[in-house]
Amino acid sequence: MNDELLTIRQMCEKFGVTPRTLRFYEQKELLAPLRKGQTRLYTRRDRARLKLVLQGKRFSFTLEEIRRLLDLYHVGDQQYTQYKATYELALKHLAELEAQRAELDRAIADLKEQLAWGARKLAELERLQNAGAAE
Amino acid sequence: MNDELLTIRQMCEKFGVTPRTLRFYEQKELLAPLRKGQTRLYTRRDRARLKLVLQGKRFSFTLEEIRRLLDLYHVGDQQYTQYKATYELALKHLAELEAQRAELDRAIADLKEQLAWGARKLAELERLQNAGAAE
DNA sequence: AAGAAAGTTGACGTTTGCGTCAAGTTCGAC
DNA sequence: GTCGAACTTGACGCAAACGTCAACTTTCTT
Repeated sequence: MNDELLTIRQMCEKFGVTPRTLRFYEQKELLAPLRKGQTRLYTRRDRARLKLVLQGKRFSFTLEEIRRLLDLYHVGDQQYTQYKATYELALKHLAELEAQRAELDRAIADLKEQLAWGARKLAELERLQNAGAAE
Repeated sequence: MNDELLTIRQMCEKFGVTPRTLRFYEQKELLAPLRKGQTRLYTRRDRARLKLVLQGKRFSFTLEEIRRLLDLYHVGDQQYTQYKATYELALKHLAELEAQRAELDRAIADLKEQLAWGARKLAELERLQNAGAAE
């Protein structure tokens, strides 16, 4: 029941992506749907992989990195070293994400400060504005 | 003393950017240095504007947005409405930055969870590895 | 059987912020 | 006067992740 084949449209709805995206991912070797004639048919495996791809994107992995990770996941042999590599890549990414967050925090703090300043100036201008209108 | 004119190189060193960047900004109408013959000469005003540009970039404003903001700052007339527009654009941006941060936080949390799972699996694989080597 | 709906490939376009030549001018130094 | 350093414009390149045609073929519906 869980291994029905989905057409490209069905995939798109299920995952909220466009056909172009799926074909693009296929070209990048992230997916490898079956073919019935011309038509692509997506298997349970493709769905699992696409799910991982979309997750990876949330973590700001590039598609190329995701491809390498997916390749690692399913080779089966020498699991240890390869899994470890995957794990460490993810760790590195985590560090980057946290650095990004820190920088973002700084930017937000600075911008807020500027805005406080701006709000005061704005109030001042508003007074002048009203004074002018009152004459 | 503060109104000396800087050459492009001096500007680059002062702000840590490349000549290409300064010319690019000029093309985008973010800067408007004087000319002495062919050579660009950057005024105090240019330095102030560049400083704002670089700040704006930290806040993830695009160069185009920054240009609009800079234009607003220096028109002089009808300060109130224009300053208000600037202020509100900045507020909007702040909201976006905070949304970004929230999403980033979620991504970090999720990735950490995955990593915890991964660490367990890794430990398991390591046991198998050692067991295999021990025979 | 005929038309519509869905699928296909291929190729070029978009966005942002510069990098990287290439080829030419100008300037001060010696 | 001539060399080299610094400056100039112009144009193309790049990276990522698709969007957007165009021109077909296939498949479903009636």
